[in-house]
Amino acid sequence: MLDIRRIREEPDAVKAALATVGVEPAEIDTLLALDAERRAAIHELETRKAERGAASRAIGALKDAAERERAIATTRGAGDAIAAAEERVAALEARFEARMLEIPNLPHPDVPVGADERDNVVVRTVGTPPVFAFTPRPHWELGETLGILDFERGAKVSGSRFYLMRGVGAALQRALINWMLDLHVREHGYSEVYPPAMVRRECLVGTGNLPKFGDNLYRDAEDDVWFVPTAEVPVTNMYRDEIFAAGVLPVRHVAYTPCFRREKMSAGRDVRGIKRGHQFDKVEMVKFVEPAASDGELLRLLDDAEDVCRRLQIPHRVVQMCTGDLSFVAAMKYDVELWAPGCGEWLEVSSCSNFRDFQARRTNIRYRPAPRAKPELVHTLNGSGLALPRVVIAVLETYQEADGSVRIPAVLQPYMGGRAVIEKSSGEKERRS
RNA sequence: GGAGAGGUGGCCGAGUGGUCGAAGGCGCACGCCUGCUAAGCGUGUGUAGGGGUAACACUCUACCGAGGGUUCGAAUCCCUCCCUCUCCGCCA
Repeated sequence: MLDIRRIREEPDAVKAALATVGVEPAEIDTLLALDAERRAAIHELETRKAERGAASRAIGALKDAAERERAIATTRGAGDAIAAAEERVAALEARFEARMLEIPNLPHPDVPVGADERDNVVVRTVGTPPVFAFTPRPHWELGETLGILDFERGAKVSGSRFYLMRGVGAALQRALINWMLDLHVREHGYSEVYPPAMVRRECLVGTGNLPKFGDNLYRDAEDDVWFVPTAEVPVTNMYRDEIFAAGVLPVRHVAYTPCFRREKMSAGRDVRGIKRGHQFDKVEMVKFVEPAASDGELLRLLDDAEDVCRRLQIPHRVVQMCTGDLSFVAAMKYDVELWAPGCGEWLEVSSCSNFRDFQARRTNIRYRPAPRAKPELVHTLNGSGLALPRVVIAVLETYQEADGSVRIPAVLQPYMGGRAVIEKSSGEKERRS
């Protein structure tokens, strides 16, 4: 959510900035008109309440019963005007709030202006794609041959876009989770959190998934609890309505959760393999920082994500999103993409964003700049570190051998009981007849 | 799921219809005192939104888990919901 005061004070600058992310200037004019109407209504209501308050206090001081009765009788009508004013305020507040929640974040001034993903900027490419003496195979072939990915049974059990991981494949994923968590905790200064994977509605409003993007989410209708699309949601909302004491920021958390996404918008896209499922695992980094630190923290966050790629020794590149391709909540965003030689594409494995005070305003997360200073909104940031299935894809396709076996990256071997290779029949043992 | 008890300021805790944003205590901040430490004394100590000011001052409104209701007036009375705790049941 944007600061309404800022919109009031510099409407032209806000309109210009929002135009680059596709918001019509007229929308801001509508909002400002609504804001003026709302404030006038609030003023009216408060005036009425002040009058009634004074009258009521006077009644309290009256000793004479008859006088008292007379005063009560004359004040009796005041409630009607207040009720009418209250109704008006509530209606205007609701409309105002609804609009505010649907306005995207302002892009950071340093973000390149552009219309869509074609204007994104490749910031750097690290490492060289491996050269194979044979045609590298895509992970769905490798996975099925090795018996570690089972698409047929995944669909049987849960439907399309679900799969099973088996044997050493399942162990590989588990090793990645543990290794990445340890890396971020031990080397990058994060503290680990294991949050709920189901949250209340207001958490999703807080991070910006609602009200606009509800059709990408699963929920339990009976209790109105929602399955998280990312650990960002519970971890950010941990501190909802809280004020960090002076000196405790930055707070950096890393969390592993399963993530659930309906993927309605991507119907028909990426249907092969494990690139895009309704359920996937992810290790997520979330930061709460002082505003002056957030630009630098974004670069550190990005480097922490890239470090995972470097240590896996898989080539990656960093892409900066242009204004037109920023997410609803992000002021600045970098994607980290791993090279997958089998399917021949760069896979988005992390998205590192600085939200500045946008989520903090929605979740009411603040800090005190100094011990007795007024609370101010924190800046929040987050980034994947990394998204699991796509890392598994990159590992399988990068480390494959001509015979279809796959070597295990050195950093993961200690997490897999010293195993160095995934061979055929590492997963499925039993055969149907 | 059943029965019961609760949710008040950073914390503890009073407050059952009237000037209560809320006693008292702790904590904290500043000042005084003190040869050091401790103790002591004094003052102050919420958030948000309006009005007001050059800026202060000042002032209004809201907030005692949340939302409704009763009333001239609600932390206090009524209703609904949420959360916590205890016991029982059930389970991992």
